Amino acid sequence: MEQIINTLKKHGLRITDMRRDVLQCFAEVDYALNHQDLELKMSKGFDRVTLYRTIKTFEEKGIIHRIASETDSISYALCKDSCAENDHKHKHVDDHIHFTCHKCEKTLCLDAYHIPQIKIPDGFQVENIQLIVAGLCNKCSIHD
Amino acid sequence: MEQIINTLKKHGLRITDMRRDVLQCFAEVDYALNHQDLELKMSKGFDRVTLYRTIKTFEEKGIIHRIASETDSISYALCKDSCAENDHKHKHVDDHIHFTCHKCEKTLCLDAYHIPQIKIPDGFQVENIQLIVAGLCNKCSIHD
DNA sequence: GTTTATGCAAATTCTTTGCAATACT
DNA sequence: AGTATTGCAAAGAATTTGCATAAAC
Repeated sequence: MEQIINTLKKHGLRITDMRRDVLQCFAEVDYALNHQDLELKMSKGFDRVTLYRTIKTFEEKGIIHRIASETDSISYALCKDSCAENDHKHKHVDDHIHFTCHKCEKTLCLDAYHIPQIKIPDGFQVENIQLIVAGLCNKCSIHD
Repeated sequence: MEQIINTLKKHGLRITDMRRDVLQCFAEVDYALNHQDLELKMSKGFDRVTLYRTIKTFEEKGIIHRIASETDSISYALCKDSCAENDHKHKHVDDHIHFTCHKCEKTLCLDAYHIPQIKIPDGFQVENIQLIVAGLCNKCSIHD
């Protein structure tokens, strides 16, 4: 909670219920959440539009980052400190691998597993790399 | 054209205008197309609903594969033969890198560039890997 | 002649915008 | 007090479903 307020302050955002709740949602889980996941986790009575705006703000400030996945459109996860340095024109740098489970449908950040060096054709400029592995996560692969 | 008809036949699909047109669109470009791209490329007068169904069918049959990207939702590209072997329960296997350009916003299949070997934590089962590099493509990086 | 695919209407769901009321600092 | 954020209404897109018609085999 202390943590959450600090995060907001650090990025120059006012402390509001919605923002606290959303950050709380992310703090409670170890996987990425999409818009719908957040709606379901939120205490009911919240406003959908505000949620859209909150997500957008967090993304712009570098508090959360997008994770693309083939299955469920776009989901989000908290950024590590290393990536949230720059308030204006935040450019997210992900160096870890994401894993999407086909069974529980959760997307995890494998923070300890880094994206290897890769080759790209001449003339291409790399700004950002995403590596998404899909399959069965450690929990789901047991019952298989 | 011959090619297109063969593709449809090979997957047990009837030859229709819509299907021919959609495959034609993919054949004409060397980058991935999303739903909206296809709408714009299609000869006008087509039906949006049928396009949804066509994309879905092609995906199920393994004629096209999804490419996730943070920016534009989901796009599609033609599968190589190697990946379209299995009609029922098609499981797409991509071994090449995808590149999304931030300027022209196109997503390319870098067929000649393969995803390197990666490490995953114990207990996770890998079924599929996507590596998406974003930045400036060879054409757009020139004017920069 | 059968079966599959299409086109249309309509229902749902998702996302964005504008603006007045409210809450934060 | 001054500014940022919210909540609501409403508009605009995107996506899905059902069903009768038309096209493919």
